[in-house]
Amino acid sequence: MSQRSDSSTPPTRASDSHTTTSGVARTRFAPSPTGFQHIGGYRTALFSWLLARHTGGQFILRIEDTDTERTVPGAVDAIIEGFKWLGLDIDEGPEEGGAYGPYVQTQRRDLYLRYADELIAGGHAYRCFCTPERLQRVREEQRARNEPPRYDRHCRRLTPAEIAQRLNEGQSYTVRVAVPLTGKTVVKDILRPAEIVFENTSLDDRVLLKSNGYPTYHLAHIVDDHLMRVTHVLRAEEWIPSAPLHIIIYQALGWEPPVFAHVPDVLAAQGGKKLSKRFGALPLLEYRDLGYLPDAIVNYMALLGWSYDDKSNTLSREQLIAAFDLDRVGVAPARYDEERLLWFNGYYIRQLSPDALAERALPFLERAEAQGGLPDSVARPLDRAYATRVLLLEQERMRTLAEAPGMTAFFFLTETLTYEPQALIAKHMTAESALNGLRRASATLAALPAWEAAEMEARLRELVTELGLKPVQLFTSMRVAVTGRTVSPPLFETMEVLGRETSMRRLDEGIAALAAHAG
RNA sequence: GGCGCAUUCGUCUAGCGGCCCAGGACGCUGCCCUCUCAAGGCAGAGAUCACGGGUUCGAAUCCCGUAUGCGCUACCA
Repeated sequence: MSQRSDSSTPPTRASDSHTTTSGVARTRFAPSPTGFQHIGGYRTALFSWLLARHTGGQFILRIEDTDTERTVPGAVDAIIEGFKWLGLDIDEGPEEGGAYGPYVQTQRRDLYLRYADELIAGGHAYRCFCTPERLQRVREEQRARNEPPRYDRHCRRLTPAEIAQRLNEGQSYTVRVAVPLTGKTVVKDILRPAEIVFENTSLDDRVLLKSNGYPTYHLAHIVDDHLMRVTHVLRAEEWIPSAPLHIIIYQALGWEPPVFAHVPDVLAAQGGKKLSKRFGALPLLEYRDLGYLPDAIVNYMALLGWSYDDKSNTLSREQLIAAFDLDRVGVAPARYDEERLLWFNGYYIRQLSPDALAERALPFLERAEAQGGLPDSVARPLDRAYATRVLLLEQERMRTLAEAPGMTAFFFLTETLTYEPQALIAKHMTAESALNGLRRASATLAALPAWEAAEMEARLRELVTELGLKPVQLFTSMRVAVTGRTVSPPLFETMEVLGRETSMRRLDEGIAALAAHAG
């Protein structure tokens, strides 16, 4: 494995975990339960999971719910359900527990308080008694002067006596990090060759502990990642600007930072914006209802920003785990492309065994008509053996499971099909010749001893020759009569599955419809 | 405004100084197969490697600048 060996190798570390794949990686996905997670979020989670699995490490799920105002009930369950559906197993998390729990931040308050105190004691943080009103006023003034809006560090200059007095008065306060006033902070991102250097003077004394006693992301994730022994932090690139702040806090606490990998955004299909709830993103679980397969989603997501080589396209989960390497994660944003996802989905549907196909598609057939299922006139539950044979005929034509009902309805309908008479007449045929062809075909099939596709085809092709037609002419008329559609799986296999009785009845109904039309 | 990240076919990408007048995949076009539609096979169109300067015998690959896009700029994450 290639290593990023250059002068930017971080300070001393016992192991060489700053290289991409040597060593066991403990990774985490740390969403905040403020809404649904979409492909973009799960793509980052997938990379983390893949890295953990590739190195034989652990994958942790941690819920960052410190913004209690924005927490949405049910969001955690949905996030976890998404992981289950995708088949990304979690080693430590709210449901699994683990040696470094709890894995929900609101249950770890005392920890953050303790480290906030430690930072204050060390002079790396300070209490800020400023009111929201003052802060806003300061920002507005700065903006008016065309200055970057930053906290003016008013409370950083408070004397011990002043602080004691305000504390005594019971004034509420936040805790802010005391960013070094000079120097630079270097952020190392393993995905990017160059160090990212920030002037400390450009940094803000961000709030670490809110006045309600909950930590902000900046404090909480650092405490957690360190205590949970996380080795690699994969997160969205929007975190790069605050990364120097995090480095400063790690240093203040005397902790070795983990390896950072800021992964590129996934962009919405339309416009150049980041995929988000507002721009083109669907909740992941929505894809389940739309008939997508987890394997397809995983394969598709893996290739958004990561690649294996110059030709591999479809990779199984096992191959993904074996091949995944941070070295091959790119840095340019990738656009969400539904056509490509659809292709992957069709591919994975085609790979399904008959049993697996039935297992996955049956729920789509059986759900209510209003939900996209088969017409309500079709009795549920479906005969599984019959449904499986039907599904097999349409398998290579489906791009999503949700397409199954529309494609297979004619296999299940018991009522008489409605025909577009004109459709029963193939190209370069007249109503008379079409009618004659159908009648002869009906008679030929009626005389068949066994209802078997190969036999039907042999006899019917003889008939085609005898009538001086082209196969497409007779078979098109028959297809419309038997299926009610101009597009269907191969005619003879379709009739075989449909059965003698139904096939013959529809043929006759088609003949009747055409006869009525021809007058 | 400030700070930061990014920039190869429409899209996802390969490429880490000569193998590239740039390879693969999706999509698109045509042909083959063929009872329709798919699937499959084959072929093709499609990228002045954002632009401009360098460095080098040689640059998509290294350096600098410009442009454009995106992100951050909350007691949200």
